[in-house]
Amino acid sequence: MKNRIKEKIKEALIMLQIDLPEEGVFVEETKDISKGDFSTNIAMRLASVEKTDPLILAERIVKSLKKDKDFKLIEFVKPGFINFFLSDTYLLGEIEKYAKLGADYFAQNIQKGRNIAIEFTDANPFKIFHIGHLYTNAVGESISRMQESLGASVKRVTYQGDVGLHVSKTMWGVEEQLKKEGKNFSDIEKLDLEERVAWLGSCYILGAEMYDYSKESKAIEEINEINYYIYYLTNPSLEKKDFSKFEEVNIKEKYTKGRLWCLEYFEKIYSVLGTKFDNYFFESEVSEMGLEIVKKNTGEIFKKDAGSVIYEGEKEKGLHTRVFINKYGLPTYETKEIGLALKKEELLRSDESIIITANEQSSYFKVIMDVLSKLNPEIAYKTKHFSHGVIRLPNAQKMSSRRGGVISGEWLFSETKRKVLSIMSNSDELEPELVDEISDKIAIAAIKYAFLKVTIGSDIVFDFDKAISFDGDTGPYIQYVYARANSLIKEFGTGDSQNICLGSCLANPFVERLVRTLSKYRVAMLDSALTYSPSTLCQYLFDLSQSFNAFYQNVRLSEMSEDDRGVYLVIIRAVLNVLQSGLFNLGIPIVEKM
RNA sequence: GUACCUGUAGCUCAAUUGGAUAGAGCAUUAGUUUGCGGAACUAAAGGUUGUCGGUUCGAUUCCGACCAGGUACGCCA
Repeated sequence: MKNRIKEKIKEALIMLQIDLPEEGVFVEETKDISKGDFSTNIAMRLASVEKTDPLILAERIVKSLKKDKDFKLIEFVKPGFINFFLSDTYLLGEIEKYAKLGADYFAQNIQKGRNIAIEFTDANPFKIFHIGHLYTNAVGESISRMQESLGASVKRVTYQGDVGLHVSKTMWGVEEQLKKEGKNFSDIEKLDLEERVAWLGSCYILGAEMYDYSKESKAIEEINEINYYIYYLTNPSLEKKDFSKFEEVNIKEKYTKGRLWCLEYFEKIYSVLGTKFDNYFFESEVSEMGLEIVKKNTGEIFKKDAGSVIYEGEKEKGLHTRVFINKYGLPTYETKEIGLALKKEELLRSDESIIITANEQSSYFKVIMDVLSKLNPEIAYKTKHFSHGVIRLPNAQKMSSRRGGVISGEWLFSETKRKVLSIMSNSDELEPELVDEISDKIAIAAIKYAFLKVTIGSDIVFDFDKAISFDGDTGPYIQYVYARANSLIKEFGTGDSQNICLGSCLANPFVERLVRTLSKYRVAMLDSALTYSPSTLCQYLFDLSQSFNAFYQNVRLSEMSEDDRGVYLVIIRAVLNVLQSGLFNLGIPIVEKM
């Protein structure tokens, strides 16, 4: 429709013998329905060139527009805007397609045939899965789904740090903790999965405490040795040393088992969140590849410096100098990241590669991209790094997994679910066997929506009580609308046989508002997907939900004739289809009842 | 110190990328129900968009300076 309006304007300008500006005609959806469905500022932009009053020019353009039955009004107004109002017939016809075609009509095959790899979540085994991971997961899953709904073929990728200092700190902590508790590793193995993972987390904190805060030199030395040993296990090119003291206590076995526990635990979380990854990459698998290419290019791109290998970023481009191979000959995060990029290319050969992380890493990623553009320009060209803000607590402290003080994803979920259950218990009588499933879905909606409604990039101040409240602009509010609309259809039927175009229902302002909002879904969805911003879609769905609730409160289906009701049922069907599609694209589950 | 990000109502966030009277939610206040699901609806009140200047028909948006906060800056990830 936007393009049609653009064409119409262009025709009018030709008739008026006015050159159209280089940038073309801008047509936008209006934010306020009193100003029509679309508007253009073309008259104001041309006024200075044409040296006339914008309002007069707007009038001349409007008068030169060809007649079009799909608009009921085209007006020119105050400073010089031209507003387009869609006709009732057009709007209702659109709603009928929403109702009857649903998902088929929402699919917009703009990205058809395009392969996109999207990397997100990136949780590290041996470290806590905190609410930051929950956030990245929500963003990544939503962006993935939106790209898919545009027709792209998406590979969901996650990259997990199973080697590195955090691992050796944990393994060091494991030995200490076992001694302290007077237990054997086999005692730990008997615990539940959650307990085992939590136990490993406490070992990490112990190791990190010694390494980073107490800075006890013996512990530091041991942890560094363990680190080398674990790297050695997966990197055959590293020089062998005397590992007998680690072999005696079987660190390899403990590491292997612990790693698997964490992965199994993560998998449980992903399944609750509704993410299914296609590819899992591990630092242990990419480090060899990274080391190889960095070594090969040392002297050219990289530089030896005090026993390590570094990359000197150009200051003018605002790039930092970073260490790629440390003085022990081990690859750092940087080198592994390069290895990862190459490995991804080898396996996936995607047209576009998106990486989603917190924005603490953005200056680091600039360096990586710079290095990559020298090593392999093609990969660098198609790789995009999106960064989102961090989750902050209200007292403005950053969460650190080293010192505790982090909120785990699991804790947030169970607390939210508890609150959901307390609200559910004082309302309707739902079948008990459904309560658990439904409360899961509502909790997920509350959490994900709280994260997704904020523009990606700015920090989220995480106020627990607000995040899990269900009033107003929240996930459960939108789910509630779905459940309400669903119960109307259950009560009165689907209205399938109805020809909606017979209706004159738009005279009612509540209906008009609902229908106009409804008709904007495809545009909102496209906008949200193309700008990779789920928040746009959140706002749209909330707006739609408000329109629906107002409609619901003011239009009573039970008090009208069969024919009139039929028209409304088509509209309600359309609302259901949009909510279903929209929530799906956010990665938020729907519920039939709640 | 250097670079990047942020600053909008009491709080949490929007604002279609330079457009119309800066919009929502929460909290506050006043209403709505013998009624299809009240996790609801209708209103009111709340603003010098951090400050000062500049660019133009028009600035929350662009430019400059300053103020405040955050993040990153060679062997963590």
